[in-house]
Amino acid sequence: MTTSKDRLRLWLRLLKVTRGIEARLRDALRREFETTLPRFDMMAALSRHPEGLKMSALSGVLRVSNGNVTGIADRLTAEGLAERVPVPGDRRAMMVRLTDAGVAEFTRQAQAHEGWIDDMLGDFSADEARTLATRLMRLAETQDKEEMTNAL
Amino acid sequence: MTTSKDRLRLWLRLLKVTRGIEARLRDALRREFETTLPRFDMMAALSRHPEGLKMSALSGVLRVSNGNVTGIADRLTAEGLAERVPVPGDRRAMMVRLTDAGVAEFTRQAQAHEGWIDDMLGDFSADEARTLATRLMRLAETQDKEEMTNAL
DNA sequence: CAAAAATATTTTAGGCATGAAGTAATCGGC
DNA sequence: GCCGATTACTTCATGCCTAAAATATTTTTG
Repeated sequence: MTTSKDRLRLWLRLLKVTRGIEARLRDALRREFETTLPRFDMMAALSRHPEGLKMSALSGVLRVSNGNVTGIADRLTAEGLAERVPVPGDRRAMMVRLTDAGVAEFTRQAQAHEGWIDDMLGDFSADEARTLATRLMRLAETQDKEEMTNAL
Repeated sequence: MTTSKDRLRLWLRLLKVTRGIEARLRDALRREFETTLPRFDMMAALSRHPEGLKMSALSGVLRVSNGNVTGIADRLTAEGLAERVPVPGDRRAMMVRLTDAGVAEFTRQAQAHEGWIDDMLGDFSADEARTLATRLMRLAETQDKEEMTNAL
């Protein structure tokens, strides 16, 4: 009967926990590496694509707006961690990729990041973590499906 | 052995799901009510305290910075949804509370909000929602405890 | 092929977020 | 009763974020 209240409560908890972890990550990234979560996310995406990603692809992967990607890429580039490379055959497009310095820096950051997460989610056993991750994936898939439907 | 990888994966899923739902909420709030998630959050907090909240209390409840609260309260006030009331006996402090119009508007928004969440979390049964919410609460408590420790 | 449509990116305007600095009022100890 | 410390709030500088407009370059189409 009051299922919707239970779901609402679940959502509020989900939000609280996620925001809490995000806030701690932000702090740690700032303290230890003088960087931010958006920069880290972009570098993570780029590190999974050593050949580079087009701006629009990056926008899609990170699920943030085009304009936003421009700004973050600008800052990473200014710091020498990423670079823009023209795409042969399409003068509109730009590839972004990590520089060697960017790869080195991200390697350090990613290692620390994994440790922090491990600490913060410490009271989930490996099993529990896997089960919950699977459950959440199912939810994410439902979401994506609806998104697709809406886009028609 | 690779428990940390499982936890990392759990975190990435948690983040993806939460951000996805947040993005949809943002859209819906914008489309249906010309408002934003931060405004909604503040109104929700105020609606739980009809007598009003001091700026600093609001900052604590919403877990955002003082300066941030100032801006959002400014905008709600400009729209006639909230008002600042001086605190008798302390000329530094200000109470913020919903106006009648604010209460009426929030009532409509909250109802829609509950419906959206119910849709988005539709594939959790009431039971499943309760179980997961409980599990997340335990995690949130551990977090708060650590925060306390760090503050010493 | 030229005009129109589509694509890739940047720019712009406005809101949200932080930490730090600034302003004003209150409190505590003497 | 005064003065330094604390408290409450706002302002500032900077970055993140979005949607929408602008720019530049393909691609499509009549």
